[in-house]
Amino acid sequence: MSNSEHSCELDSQGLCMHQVPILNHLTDKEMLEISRYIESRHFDKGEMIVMSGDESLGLLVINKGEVKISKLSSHGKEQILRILKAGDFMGELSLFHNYSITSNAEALIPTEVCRIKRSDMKHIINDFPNIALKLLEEVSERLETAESHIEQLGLYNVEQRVAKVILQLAEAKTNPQSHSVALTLSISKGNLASLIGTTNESLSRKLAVFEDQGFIKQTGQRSIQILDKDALENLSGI
Amino acid sequence: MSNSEHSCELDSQGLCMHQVPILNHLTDKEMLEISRYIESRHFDKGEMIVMSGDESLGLLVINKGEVKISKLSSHGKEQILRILKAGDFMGELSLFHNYSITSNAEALIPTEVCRIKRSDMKHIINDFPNIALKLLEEVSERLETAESHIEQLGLYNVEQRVAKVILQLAEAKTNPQSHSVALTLSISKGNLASLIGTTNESLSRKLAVFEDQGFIKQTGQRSIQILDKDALENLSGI
DNA sequence: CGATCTATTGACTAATTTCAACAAACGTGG
DNA sequence: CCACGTTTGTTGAAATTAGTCAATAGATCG
Repeated sequence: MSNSEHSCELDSQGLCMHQVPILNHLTDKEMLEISRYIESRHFDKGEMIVMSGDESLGLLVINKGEVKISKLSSHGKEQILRILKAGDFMGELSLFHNYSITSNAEALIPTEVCRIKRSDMKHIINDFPNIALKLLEEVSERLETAESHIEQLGLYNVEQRVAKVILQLAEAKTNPQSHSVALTLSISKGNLASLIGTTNESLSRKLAVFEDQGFIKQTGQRSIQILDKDALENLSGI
Repeated sequence: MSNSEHSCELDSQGLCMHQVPILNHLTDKEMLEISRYIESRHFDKGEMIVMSGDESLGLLVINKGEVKISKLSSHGKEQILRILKAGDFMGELSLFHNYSITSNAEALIPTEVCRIKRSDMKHIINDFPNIALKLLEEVSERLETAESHIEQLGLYNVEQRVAKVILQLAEAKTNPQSHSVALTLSISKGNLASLIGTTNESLSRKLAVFEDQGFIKQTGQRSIQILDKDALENLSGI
């Protein structure tokens, strides 16, 4: 429990807000004005930032690190909703209602979180109405992503979802002409399984099948090389 | 194809915007100013309002009727994302990008849709910044619903999802002390199955099991009486 | 009243999970 | 830097769950 609370002063790159898309379109002067509302907190790997059932803390913006947002069933099975990286936020609903948090947020690596209290956020939006638009853009995009997650879970089987998620992870670093892309998982295979709504065992088996068929090559625990992108695309249900 | 286009004039209850939560906090004068941007269109039952791949049309607000938003797999399986009722909207992403629509929208009953073009919407938000906040509230709530949909699909089996969805449908009309609630499905059982990510047959079987066990009683095609709410809650994975 | 759409049921098959045992990789402290 | 304990990942066999196909029944609508 080594997290410490302090106001959001200059960090190594200047104001922490520079990392935050919903705020970094402001002028330095405006940022300075807002910065007094923000407090920052550190979480070690494995620490829970919030848990389902907690009182809402306001808007939480990831300044640095990586955060797993998930739901747990009563039998302990986990469904990951998304992985937050620097600049992402959570708790937008706290702007409108006093509600209890419905998901768990866990730091996957050492993480800095900026917090803006509900009442302060209202002032900020009042002074800078463009922030509401930025929030709307982000939330709309997350909704689009969430709906595509529903699509994946509802329409495709495990094999198709595994193929799809590998392709998505590779997408960022894909070089169009090459069919061979190496990717390093930023989360464990266990977490990857939970993201696509299956078990470790099923994921492991499907990856083994893909490897047998020559579609991928696995090295160590977290490195996957895509050898036949077309084959995976066909499987994933184009 | 009997849909006709006309500007959003007075309908039976006055300006169509009165039905629309994102707009109905405005004064009559403000509404009048906005109304010139809005055009309204009618769709018969079964007509497609938009289809995946279409160019975005701007913000579409349901004025009257019911709309099914869904995704289709390449093999024709359907996943319903949500059912829109009067006051709900779609196409919020069109405020930010020129994008192609990623879902299908079909009128389930005769439906009136108001359309505000992307560029006009930008003017409107500029003149009435509170609309951005209203949109943000709505989209944030939809995201919450979408994430709970992901949870259902990822963590619970068909039996649990069936129990849960019946309880949800009943919730609106639940009378706390009575354990017996009658509900009438506003969608077909086929659509209900597609909403919870299963097949007609599996839904039908699970409902039959619940009926055998005395948890529910089905009458006709669309009426379900809940006889033992507790039993369903236990099943659904509290 | 008949045609069409919607729902149910049975038998079978396929997909996925579960449980259990094992193996590999990781990181911590000596 | 190595050894050991812990975590993470893999594999097999069995059990369960859900989906498919096909036939039938029931509603609904013009």
